[in-house]
Amino acid sequence: MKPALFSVLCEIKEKTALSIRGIAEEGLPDARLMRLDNMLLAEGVSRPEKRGRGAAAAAGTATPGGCPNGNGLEHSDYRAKLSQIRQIYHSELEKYEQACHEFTTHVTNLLREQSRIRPVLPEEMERMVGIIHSKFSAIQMQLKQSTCEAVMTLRSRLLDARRKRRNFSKQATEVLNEYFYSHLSNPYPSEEVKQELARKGGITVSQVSNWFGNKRIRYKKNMGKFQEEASIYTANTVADTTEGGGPRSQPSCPSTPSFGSSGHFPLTSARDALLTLQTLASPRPTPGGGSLWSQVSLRA
DNA sequence: CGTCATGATTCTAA
DNA sequence: TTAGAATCATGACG
Repeated sequence: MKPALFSVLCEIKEKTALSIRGIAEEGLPDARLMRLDNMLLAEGVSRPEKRGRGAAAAAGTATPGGCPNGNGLEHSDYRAKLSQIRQIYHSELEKYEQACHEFTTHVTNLLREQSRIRPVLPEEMERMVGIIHSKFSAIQMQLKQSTCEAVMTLRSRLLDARRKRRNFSKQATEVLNEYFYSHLSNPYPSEEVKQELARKGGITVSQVSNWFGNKRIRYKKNMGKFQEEASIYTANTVADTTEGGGPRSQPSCPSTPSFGSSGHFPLTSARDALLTLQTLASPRPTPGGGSLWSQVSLRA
């Protein structure tokens, strides 16, 4: 009885001939999928969780307390979110793959079981598996797409926040100006000094670097504009930075610059020029010691 | 609003 | 890598 039924089914099947229709219905998404994959790879979302600690350390240049600069603060936030996205992405991906596998084996078993009472060609099994896989890969692509979107919005937010500018505190500008005008002949603070200034001003080292970069160029460009400021700070000099917490030195332009206690000279223009001459006379080994800046400084 | 000051970024050259 | 220069973009101020 059973064999007879089986053969009848075979016959019917041959007649209906629901041959293998085109599987090539999904050739289009390939390019898109590739694009998404490339982007995820480029964005570091893909495969490995390799945390490039080396790059961060190199950029921060020995700032042990973490968050090397303001930008770094936002950047670390960015990285944290990116890592979160990556985590979600991978867990979802894994989930899908597992589900796909389970479903495939389930269907395969089902077909195998059915093959005892109805004819099931191996191609059909393969086709079923193929269909399942394509369905799941479609889902995966959706996941990749949304991941890409998330990364993009995250990135654009970072870009937007990048140029946010907040004026420094009075304290910070005070500290920076003090150093600048006290070292007018060579306003290139070392890394250690930068860190110190950053600490005193409550800003970051890179902000200090930015400030000195801007200050040098702008001072050089229009020295007349800075005369007043210069006189304030040069007159006051480094009076004493030993004021501990709040060196809110009042620049009331004292005619008698009390110097001596801290071993610092009040750097007037004349003395500054002298120093410059000295630097020019005996060029120090420090690179960029007495170049353009010194010459310009001389003209002051 | 327009304008200037100013912190941050980008580009180039050494 | 860094400094210098140009430029961008925001904040303060009138």
